[in-house]
Amino acid sequence: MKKSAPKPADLSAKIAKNIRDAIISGALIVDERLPSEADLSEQFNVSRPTVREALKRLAAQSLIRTQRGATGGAFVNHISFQDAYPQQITTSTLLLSMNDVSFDVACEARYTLERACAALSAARRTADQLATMRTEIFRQSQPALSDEAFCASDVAFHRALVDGAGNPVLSYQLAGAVEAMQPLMNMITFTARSRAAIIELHSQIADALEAGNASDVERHLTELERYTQKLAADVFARRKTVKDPS
Amino acid sequence: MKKSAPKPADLSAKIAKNIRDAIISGALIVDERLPSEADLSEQFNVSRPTVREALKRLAAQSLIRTQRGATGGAFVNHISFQDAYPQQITTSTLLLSMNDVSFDVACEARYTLERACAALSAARRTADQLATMRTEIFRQSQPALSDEAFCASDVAFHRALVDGAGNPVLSYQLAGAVEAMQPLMNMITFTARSRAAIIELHSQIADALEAGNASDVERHLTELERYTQKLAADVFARRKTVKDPS
DNA sequence: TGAATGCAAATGTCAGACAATTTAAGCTCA
DNA sequence: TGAGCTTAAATTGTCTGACATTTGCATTCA
Repeated sequence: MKKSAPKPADLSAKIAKNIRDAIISGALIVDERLPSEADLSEQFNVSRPTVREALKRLAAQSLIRTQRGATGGAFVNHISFQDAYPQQITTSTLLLSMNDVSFDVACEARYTLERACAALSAARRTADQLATMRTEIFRQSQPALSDEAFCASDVAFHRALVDGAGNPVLSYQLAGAVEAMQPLMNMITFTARSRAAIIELHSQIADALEAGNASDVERHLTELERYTQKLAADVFARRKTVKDPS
Repeated sequence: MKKSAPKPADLSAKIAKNIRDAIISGALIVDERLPSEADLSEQFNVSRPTVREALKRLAAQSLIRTQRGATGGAFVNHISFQDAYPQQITTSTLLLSMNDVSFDVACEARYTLERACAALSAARRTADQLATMRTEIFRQSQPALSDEAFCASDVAFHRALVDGAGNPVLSYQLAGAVEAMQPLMNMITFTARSRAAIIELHSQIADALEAGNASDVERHLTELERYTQKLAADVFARRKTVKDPS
């Protein structure tokens, strides 16, 4: 049986796959130096530019880093969760914007994942993470804050909540869901009234976390989800009215 | 204030960032054709190989695709969730293997996220997804199955569960967590006895999903998590004994 | 000893050429 | 006219060779 799409891959793609597999399988370990571009071009029987294109592909995925100079070369990268965040967020954001994901679906995913962290976070959040949440709540209460800054602070609040679960794998997976929502959230105009309601819910969430009350955290998160969806629905309804004034 | 590491980026990295930003900001829309490599090298005042390295970087992130021929060129890619899975999984797998994430932490993240899907999946799973789960359960009951194949079937079962939530954003985020666990799971040797226990739990989960009983799904998932961690703990204890026979 | 210098190795960049592929226009012939 | 073939043009893929730049190390000289 043929594969569905056995495209005759470019040489640089083949070489990149070859090296990538070696890294994933563990044949090449972290900080190990790859052969020089000249050596690789000999090994794979291709020219140096082709090898370079392959290496750039891997560099784009943060699988390798390159260094110039006598002892330079390409080295297998140690990928930290910190390093992987931006790429995860970029991809998630593009996925949302390119796939006609409705606000409600994205919102549901985000709050479903956040609620999953509630119990862990209630049990484990550090004093520092709680302080971060309180700080963000205070920032949100400043009337001079722009809508974008309000959204950014909202994201910071929720990331502190997620980080409170003390599980880096969870934090990483959720970073995509939380941050990717920001462009969608930025479409909402936050009135003084709606800001007050959100801040109130944030405070209740922080209080419940401080008290270690997981079910209260989940409950308030659900209320926040409903309120956010209501705000979004209002925005879309108003837009439709303006665009299509029957 | 200086940035922490304002590395003098390579030209190809700069050009890639330039084009990437244009795509993310929406200046370049899906399926739009980029200028030819020759045009780009003129615009950016660099040579063609340099432009090509930049384009390969973008291709590695699935941001563009290239096509040869008269009407060919580089086109902005439509990134589907399907396309993004492999990269998400590769990155997640590497993150786990390179960051000394313990089995328990990864396992906790995975089952926490899966439990989050339980309620939605109990309400929305299609008959098709339920059938997939039953099929995988049957496959798992074949004694001739290798440990690797058993793990792969386990992953397929859990992905069907997650997909049952009917939220593509959730499915995408969880794919990383579920699939990235597989190399860790492969370290476990599944005895006939442990296989039976897992299959029993899988059946209970499928039954609860069929009945639309969310809390039962969550409960059985928690049992499965505990059992998995116990199996892993046994493996590690045995290894330690062999390695370090005091 | 220690600092300056030069060398060697490696990546970064450039220029030009040819190969391969694909489309579309043009041409031939029934 | 219309179908089929041929050719040309555009574009990416690859190669060759060269030079620039950066960096570590050995060497040399005060």
